Amino acid sequence: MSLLLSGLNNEQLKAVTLPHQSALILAGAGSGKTRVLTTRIAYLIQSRQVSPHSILAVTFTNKAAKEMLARISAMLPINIQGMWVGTFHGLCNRMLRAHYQDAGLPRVFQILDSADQLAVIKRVLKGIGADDEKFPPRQVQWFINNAKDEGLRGSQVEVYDDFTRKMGEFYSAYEQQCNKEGMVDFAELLLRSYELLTRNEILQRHYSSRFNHILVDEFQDTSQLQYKWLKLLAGVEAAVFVVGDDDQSIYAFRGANTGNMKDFEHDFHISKIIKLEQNYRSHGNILDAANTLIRNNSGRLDKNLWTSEGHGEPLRVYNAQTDFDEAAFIVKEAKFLQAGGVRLSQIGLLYRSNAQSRVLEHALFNASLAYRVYGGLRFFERQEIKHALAYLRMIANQNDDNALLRIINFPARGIGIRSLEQLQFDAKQQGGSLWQAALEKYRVGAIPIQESEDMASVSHIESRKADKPKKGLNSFVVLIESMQQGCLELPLPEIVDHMLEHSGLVDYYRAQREGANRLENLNELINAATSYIQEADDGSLATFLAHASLEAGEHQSGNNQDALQLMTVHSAKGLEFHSVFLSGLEEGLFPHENSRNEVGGLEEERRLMYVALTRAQRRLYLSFTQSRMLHGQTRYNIPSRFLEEIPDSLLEWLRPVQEEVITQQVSGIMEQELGAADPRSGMLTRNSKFGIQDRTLGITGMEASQWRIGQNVVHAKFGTGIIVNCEGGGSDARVQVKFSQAGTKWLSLEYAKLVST
DNA sequence: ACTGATTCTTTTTTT
DNA sequence: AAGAATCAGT
Repeated sequence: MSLLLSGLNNEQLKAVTLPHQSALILAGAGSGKTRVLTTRIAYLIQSRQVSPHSILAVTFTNKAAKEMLARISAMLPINIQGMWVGTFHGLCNRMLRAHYQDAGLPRVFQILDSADQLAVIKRVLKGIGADDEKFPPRQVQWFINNAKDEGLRGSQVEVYDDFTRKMGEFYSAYEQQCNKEGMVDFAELLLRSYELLTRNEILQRHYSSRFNHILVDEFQDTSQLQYKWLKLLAGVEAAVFVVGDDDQSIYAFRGANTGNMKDFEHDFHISKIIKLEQNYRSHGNILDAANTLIRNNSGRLDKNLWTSEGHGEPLRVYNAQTDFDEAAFIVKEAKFLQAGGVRLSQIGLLYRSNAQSRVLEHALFNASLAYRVYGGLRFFERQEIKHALAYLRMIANQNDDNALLRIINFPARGIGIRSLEQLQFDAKQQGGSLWQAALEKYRVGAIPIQESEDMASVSHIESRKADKPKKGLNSFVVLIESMQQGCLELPLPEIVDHMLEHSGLVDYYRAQREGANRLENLNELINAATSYIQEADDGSLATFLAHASLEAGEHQSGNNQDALQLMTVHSAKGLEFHSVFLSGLEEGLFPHENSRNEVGGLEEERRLMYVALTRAQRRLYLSFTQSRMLHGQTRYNIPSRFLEEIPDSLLEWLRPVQEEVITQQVSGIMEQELGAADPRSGMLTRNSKFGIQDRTLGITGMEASQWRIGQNVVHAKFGTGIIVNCEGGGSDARVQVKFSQAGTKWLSLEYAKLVST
């Protein structure tokens, strides 16, 4: 017991050993909140004799859930089977599987990921002849998910104009389609589960009396519906222990509601909030930067992080010419870090949006530095995997129209749009699924009616095996049925194997020129199935499919080798690295331009920046570029406002050696030579505490011209800006400047007194 | 019905 | 830039 609690500071100890009551723990970044949460659970079990069976813990990601379980088992030599630990979605899924009948779902309901959901919506919209110019499927999807997050059904959507009326209709039609096919999207998992508990008092009482202790991680990211779900589960007796940090709320776009923290205080009669403010992660300068930045937000709960460690190094800022230049810089620095003894897995490379990873990956690949990308295109979202999963879904549930549509003609078996339209028409007529319609057709076409009636007990497949068709609808029916038969008694990995061989997917990708990688992934799917049955207590096909949808990102074909960690800032939440590169600190990118139009958008971006900064333990690089390829065209950006919100005294500006002139040169107006070197330039890195070799690099090259595209300038009247275009030469030379405040203007170089920065 | 080519669209963050 | 959707030719 004392071993369990040793090393905790006062506040942590207080939180861990709280009596049976609800509590709100305000825990800053790096203040040991996961430790508090896991120790609390271990403490409850060990010292308070609480049964694991009556504990429910909600985490934000599957990764966090796994880590929590691992940590608890490390602390306690007991069986933690009965404990419910998972994400909101995972736990709702678990509940719905257990009570599928009460929830009005088929036994093998299918979980739709966002892409699947979009496909269904497109299908539904087409089916009712909606104008997809006026109602883009994406927007409909957004509308439906928002409504669900608010706990509303299609019929309950508030209608105040034609548009919302239409949207409500689409939602209802989509709802109907999902019910027909036994499909459940992410938001539906929560809503169904919530409705189940509201409508079924017996179940609600059962669960609320079972779970005496409910613990919630990342509470600031819970949505309204999730909070309501928690309240139902808690009932009146449970002690609800929530841990959160309002400054790290970065999921408002998904319905996260920081207001839940205030509501919680009130609803659960919290008398005193426990604050964890001592940071054990980062050196002082990093913390100071984060603290100063986040102070620009309004309406925060009061909290200030501090550390007993020293200031450490200043934050290193690098102004790159292009995104390639930025990537090259990062590669170079990462190599130095590695040479200095920092493991690659201890280096985080963060960016605002997934699209930014590509240039970085390219540079890392060429430098043969091992790296691992998290997020982005996830394993279970790759097309070959999606195809394979669709076959598996057909095996599990033939009424899954979505799956059928995906594979009915892949690999090609001669079923074109005509046959498909006919099939869809038939299905509509019969009021059944596409599969049922196909089966009907097959029966009628392939076997005389009397015969099929006579042989009702014998599978018609068996009777027709001799002249098995190789093309067309019938071949598909035969294929799926034979797969089902063939998989009946097989363990999961062999089902996958069987399916891969017989579906023709393997042959298809083997024949493709670029198919090697996809083949590898398909093979990896067998491995995923193998490791799944080892971990899960129910290794059935249906649960595996649910796992694939819910944990799309968890499975990576890469192994555990030491590698640089690439990810978005969002996915970096909760992680820490010895050194962090935060790239793309440019206006429009970070803060993202889309955040401009959203209420509270900028503050959410700032919190995101706060999360990014606080990932670093010892060293932090901040970089931005003057020009960047985005969506196929070069864009010129000015540095992020967030850089200016960090005190200059904490920053050290780096200037690179110009190894080659990468800059675009402006014809005719490059007479002026660069003057004295920037006083802040010079050493690229300096000697550091963790043994990085000292290396001093001077400026060896000069920039070709002071005035070039991408150049940062200051104008006496318009302020700071960046050159985005130029024309003419000599005394006619003019440049177009995008000012941070004054907009974009053409200026004559002869008259406008521009100063370069 | 399939294929290859061309045009069009998309671009924040995630369970 | 990369994918999806559409189109023309086989």
